[in-house]
Amino acid sequence: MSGFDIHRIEREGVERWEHAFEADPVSGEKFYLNVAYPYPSGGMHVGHGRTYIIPDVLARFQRMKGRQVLFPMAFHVTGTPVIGISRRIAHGDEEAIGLYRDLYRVPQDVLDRFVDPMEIVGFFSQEYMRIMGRCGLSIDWRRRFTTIDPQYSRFIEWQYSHLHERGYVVRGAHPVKYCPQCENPVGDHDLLEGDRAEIIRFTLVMFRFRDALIPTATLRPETTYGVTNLWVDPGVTYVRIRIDGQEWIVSPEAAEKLALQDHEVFVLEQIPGSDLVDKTVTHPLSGEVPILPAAFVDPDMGTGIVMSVPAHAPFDYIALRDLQRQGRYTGLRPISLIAVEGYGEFPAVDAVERAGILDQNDPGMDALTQEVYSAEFSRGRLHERYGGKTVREARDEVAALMTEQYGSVVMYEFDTRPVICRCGSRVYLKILHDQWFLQYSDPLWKEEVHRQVAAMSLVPTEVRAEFDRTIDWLKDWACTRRVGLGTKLPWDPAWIIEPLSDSTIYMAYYTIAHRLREIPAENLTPEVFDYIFLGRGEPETLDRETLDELRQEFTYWYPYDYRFSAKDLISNHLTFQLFHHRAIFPGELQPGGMVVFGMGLLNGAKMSSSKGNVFLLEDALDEFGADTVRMFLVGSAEPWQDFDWRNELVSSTRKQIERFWNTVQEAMSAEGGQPIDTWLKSRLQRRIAATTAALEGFQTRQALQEAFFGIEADLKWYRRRLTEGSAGGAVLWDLSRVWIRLLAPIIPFTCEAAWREIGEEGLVSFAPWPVADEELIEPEIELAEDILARTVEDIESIMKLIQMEPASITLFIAPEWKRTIFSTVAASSDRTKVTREVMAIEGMRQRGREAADVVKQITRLVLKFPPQLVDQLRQSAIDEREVFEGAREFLEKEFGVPVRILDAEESRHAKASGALPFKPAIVIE
RNA sequence: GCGGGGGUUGCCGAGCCCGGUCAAAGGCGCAGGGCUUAGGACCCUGUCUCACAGGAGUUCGAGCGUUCGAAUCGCUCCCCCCGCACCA
Repeated sequence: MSGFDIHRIEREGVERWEHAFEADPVSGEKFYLNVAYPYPSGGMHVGHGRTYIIPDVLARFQRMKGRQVLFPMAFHVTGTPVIGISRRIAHGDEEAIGLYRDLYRVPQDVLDRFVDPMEIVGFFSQEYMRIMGRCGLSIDWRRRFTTIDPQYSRFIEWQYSHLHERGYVVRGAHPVKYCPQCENPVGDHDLLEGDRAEIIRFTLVMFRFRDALIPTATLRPETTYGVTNLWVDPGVTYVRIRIDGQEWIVSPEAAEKLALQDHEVFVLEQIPGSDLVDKTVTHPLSGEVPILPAAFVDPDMGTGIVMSVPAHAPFDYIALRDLQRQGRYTGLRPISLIAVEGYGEFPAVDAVERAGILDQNDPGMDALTQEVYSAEFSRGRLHERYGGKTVREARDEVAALMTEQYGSVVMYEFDTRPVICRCGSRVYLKILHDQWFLQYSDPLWKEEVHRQVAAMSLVPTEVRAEFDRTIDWLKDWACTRRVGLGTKLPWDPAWIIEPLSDSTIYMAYYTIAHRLREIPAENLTPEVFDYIFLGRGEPETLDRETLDELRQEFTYWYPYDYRFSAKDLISNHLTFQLFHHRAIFPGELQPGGMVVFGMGLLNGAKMSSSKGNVFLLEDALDEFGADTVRMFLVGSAEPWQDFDWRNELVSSTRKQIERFWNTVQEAMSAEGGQPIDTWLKSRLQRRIAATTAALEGFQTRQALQEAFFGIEADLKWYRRRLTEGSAGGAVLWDLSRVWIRLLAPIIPFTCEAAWREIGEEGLVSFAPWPVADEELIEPEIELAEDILARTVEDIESIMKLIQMEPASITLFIAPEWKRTIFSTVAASSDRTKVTREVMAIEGMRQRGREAADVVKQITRLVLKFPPQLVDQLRQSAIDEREVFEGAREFLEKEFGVPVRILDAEESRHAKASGALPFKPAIVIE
């Protein structure tokens, strides 16, 4: 008998498993599962732990079911994050250094080398491997790679050549957030402020002003028909610029922005806003209109000059009203062009007057503007003389007309401000040229992916709607970058393939990764990959034998069965990979299924490395042990639910594992037989079946409930039912052999040790999964125990109530005719008419009132019992008296007093008449 | 705003899809008892309210409704969380 030494057990497990899970093709059935690989730029926390442990539990389960299981892992190192981190560390950024030194506890000498980004990924990928090993992950590490390995780059080049050939990669221009200080596009995570800012596309409506143009930015080009004037701020100094061969008048801020948006801009001269006031401009859709002064005009928004549609824009109306109240421009009248339900001829006028707005500085103006705009957009319609279309339709049409005929161009702006880069500089919008896009907008491609999603197994099923929605919503994706680590675009090497785009079909790469490592990258030509993955061509850089082996291994594993990932990747990665699989691989190699995980919380708050709200996985392993961590992560929630890590809950998990270990130890000395053994065996078969079903459905938490807590509960009743002095029969030994295997996927270290402890050969990790034996299921015996347990509960609750020292217990068994009523009630479909049904039975009527009362009581009893139990009771021939007689000794032991079993009808005791079938009357004296 | 998911007894979290096993699993916390030199270990009991005979009453975000019967079905409302792009 050995003590439970968790450290020794874990050490031994890691050693014994070192090469155990290296999986090569065999003749049997395979199961290939994979997980979104990590980006090793920081420490692993318990949230990461769960992401890999749950798939591992399922991998281990499938392996014990006899399948050849492939569970690989690699490291994603492409992109810019580590470059940024190393730069910050090199610059002595205290925040970054603190994070790595204090939170992740990187040794100083290693930290010093972090000025090189490769050192960061090198260090952390080793750490990840080591910690994943400590977690007991059954990974085939031979297949590990990083996304900047030269062989992997050849693979990505092959993939992109195909995408390019098939027209899925196209060239275009693209607006991005851009920092002029860093001279780089910036992502949301690079921003100090404004990370929620969205890019808005404005149409510039070009008004002619003498020999120049005055562009005004609008989101509602269709309202140009209703323009009555322009607004300028007389206090602002505007500039005249030469731009793309024309001359425009705009604010200086606008000139700067336009210069980044695909225009060549030269500032010619300055023009005070006051000089523009009272001049006139013209536009084909509005005719000649004056320029008026207004204070609300923001030179940093759009072009700094605004077109005015007082009939439909509250700001325009109020500014006009302010002027007219001073007796100026009283001749100007709003021009109505949109009819919208709930408003009169001039919606903006109605809204402003209704809301009682005082002037253009009123704080309610923004909300009011929103109200009018959205009412017009959703329900508005242009008047007949302007075409009669809905606003929704007219907007795009007029915008197109403007661009084609009236010289309009597009200008981009952020919807919120300020937007500030980490470097402190203001962020602008820049049009990037010659950008390469993955054409996810292609309707045929989308359609194919929709069909794929429909054919896949998705867990949980609710995510299907989210996938379909993502497919519809995806637009073209800019798939190349100027900076960062990654593979160069094969036909345009000035670009690097972006990190999300180089990680879409690497699950195929795993199948041969360990073999490719031995082949010089230059030999991995596109022809080689064509041969391996598509089975065609005659490559010359590799010998035929190797090629055939590679092809065989690929086709053995592929397609993968399940991919696991957290749910935040649905809207990009998980959907992208489906697009790419459709584009590259034939129908029979498409993904089989996906399991989408919930998020991790720490003490109820969202886990986040950047906020320091994390619990490091290694600390958890040190403090609680690997199996405890595994069991907690598996047991706290189903995979797709959010889970919450709380230390105090974790420590109780540890005690549970020790309890299991002790039970197994004790069972080794069990011998002989006990009457209750059959019951335990029967229950065990049900636990096996339930655990198996739960794991087949990816319900790891449910599986643990059955396999651990369920069996424990059974054992508790079993021990209670043992005869005095017995520690249990040899059945406990059988139970241990099953129990260890049922828990092996979840707490493999403990189970591996226990398996050896009980004298079994080989690794439990490869032991056959238990199968429920129908022959051992004894419904009648389970039923009898059920009735007994209910009666014990009844006795206990009475004893508690009466608070007296009992001298004896008498059970009265209900007579046969009540059993007849029970069957009738149980079988009845309409319980409101059951009394009539019973009274129709021969002999019932003369029992009169008593029978009617009993029907009422039994109906209540039937409703209270589980429906399944009722069915069983109705159909079984169980002899109640025998059940209780058989348990008399047990009852006497339990309650420490003599127990009598009597027939109710043979007693005159007042309580005896209350006996019901399967619920004897109880008298305690 | 758009899309997805939720609100259950002190807390976490089952159950709701397939209405009666539900006062509602399990865990944590708390209380009492046992064991013990001691215990942050282990075991037992209790933990909505009332009740000295196995019972009754009020609960499952709020409010209506369907039904003999609703945490579970329908409608309305309130609140919370997640994703929304060039980024891992």
